[in-house]
Amino acid sequence: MGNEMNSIPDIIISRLPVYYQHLKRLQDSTKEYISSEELANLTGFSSSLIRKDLSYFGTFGRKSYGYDVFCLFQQLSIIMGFNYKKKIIIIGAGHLGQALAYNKGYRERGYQLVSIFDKNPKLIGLVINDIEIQSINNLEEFMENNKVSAAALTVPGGAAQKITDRLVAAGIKAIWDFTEVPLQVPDDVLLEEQLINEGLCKLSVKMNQFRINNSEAAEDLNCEQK
Amino acid sequence: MGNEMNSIPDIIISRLPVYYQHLKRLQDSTKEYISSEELANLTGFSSSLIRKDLSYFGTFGRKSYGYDVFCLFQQLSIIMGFNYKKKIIIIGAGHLGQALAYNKGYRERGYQLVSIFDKNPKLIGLVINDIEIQSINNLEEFMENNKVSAAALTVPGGAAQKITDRLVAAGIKAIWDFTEVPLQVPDDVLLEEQLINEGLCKLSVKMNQFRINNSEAAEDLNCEQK
DNA sequence: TAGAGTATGTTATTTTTTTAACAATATCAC
DNA sequence: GTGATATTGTTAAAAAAATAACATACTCTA
Repeated sequence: MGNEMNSIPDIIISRLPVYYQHLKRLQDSTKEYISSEELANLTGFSSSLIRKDLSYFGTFGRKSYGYDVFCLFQQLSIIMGFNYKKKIIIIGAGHLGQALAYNKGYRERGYQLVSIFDKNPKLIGLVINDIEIQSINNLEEFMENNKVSAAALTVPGGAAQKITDRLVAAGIKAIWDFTEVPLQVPDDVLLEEQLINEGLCKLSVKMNQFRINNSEAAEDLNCEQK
Repeated sequence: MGNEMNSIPDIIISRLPVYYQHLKRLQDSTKEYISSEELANLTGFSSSLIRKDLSYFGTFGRKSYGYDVFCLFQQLSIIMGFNYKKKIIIIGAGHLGQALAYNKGYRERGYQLVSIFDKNPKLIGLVINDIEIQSINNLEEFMENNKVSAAALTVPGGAAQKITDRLVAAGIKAIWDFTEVPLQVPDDVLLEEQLINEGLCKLSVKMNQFRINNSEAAEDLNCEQK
């Protein structure tokens, strides 16, 4: 039964949101059961891999039927801890911070957006999706009065480490970082770097590869050395 | 010399943006050379892995010195194809689309944002970061007159596939998809799924793991079956 | 110019991850 | 019920990825 102790391999964790996404969509369909083979077609992972991933957490399938769509979705929610309620705040109410405030993904994953902070006086008081932006000066007091689990960090790069230190001092346990600045945090604070432009990079690499493969252009990848 | 032909392993591609990010920051420092060991400290990858990744593309280092910070950055830019100019458009001028329009990451990666499209008449004509939002009705005409390489897709899920089909028909070659809806595209169109909430999921899983490991709570991960 | 020190690029080894294979079990048609 | 079919969970094998090890080559000091 899988989790003897300790940590789920990162590679499995990275696939869980994909399973979740597809199963969520299937909730709206009339489909009651889904086989690993069908799930493979949807996700692009092999059926074998999917069965193995799921078996890491338990025995959810039904022989000759497949997986109960609703049950598996519930299980995934539990595995990912979505049944636990977590309060989240946004630090930095710029364009990205505001867009994140409208994110509908929080609730279903067990997060509740409880506040948005910024230092710009022009933004303070503004209400975004029912949440009032408040002064970053209130951060410590707010965190003392509210059990905040996580913070989305959307401040300018220059302010990132300083704010992070304040968050850590105030007892944050998880940071979702959009700043693209390498942050230092203690070992017991979870840090998730959201490289917002990663997708752009990957597309560019692949377009480039395509160009190279298809045009047989001499590769001038060697920089003048020394 | 690495790339005999064909495709860079995805696992290497996924690390390139991280190397890029750190080397970009190092440009601002006075550091002239960096060793794989130092880069390992910055990125969290092992020095051995870093040397191996880089050697996949060529020979960039200098024995007993390390890597020339500027040169390596340039090389990575070339490897990722940032030296090629690519026109990008945004489809969907909601909160996320607008936030993306302010993204400063395009230019340095060789992308130029050339237009934003939406179907909402209230948004059409609005200028975001010097780009005027235009009607989605103009999409095909615009693409005919402009060599657009990539599209960021930030429309509501319901419209995603339909718009994708139009983009494909109009000759798009790369889609950066924020809709969290599984899209069908032909084999020759690159699709990069940007699961915006992936970070939230990962944080939740890990917080959950921590809870389980530290509270020795009986794991009730078994759903009632059938 | 010799010798100590350093850090690469690459080869060898280990570990992790994926795929393939299949026995076990449940379903369904008859 | 019986046999044909389907699909799991798991074990075995293969492939991929990461780490460790090290020979090589460059630098610097004296």
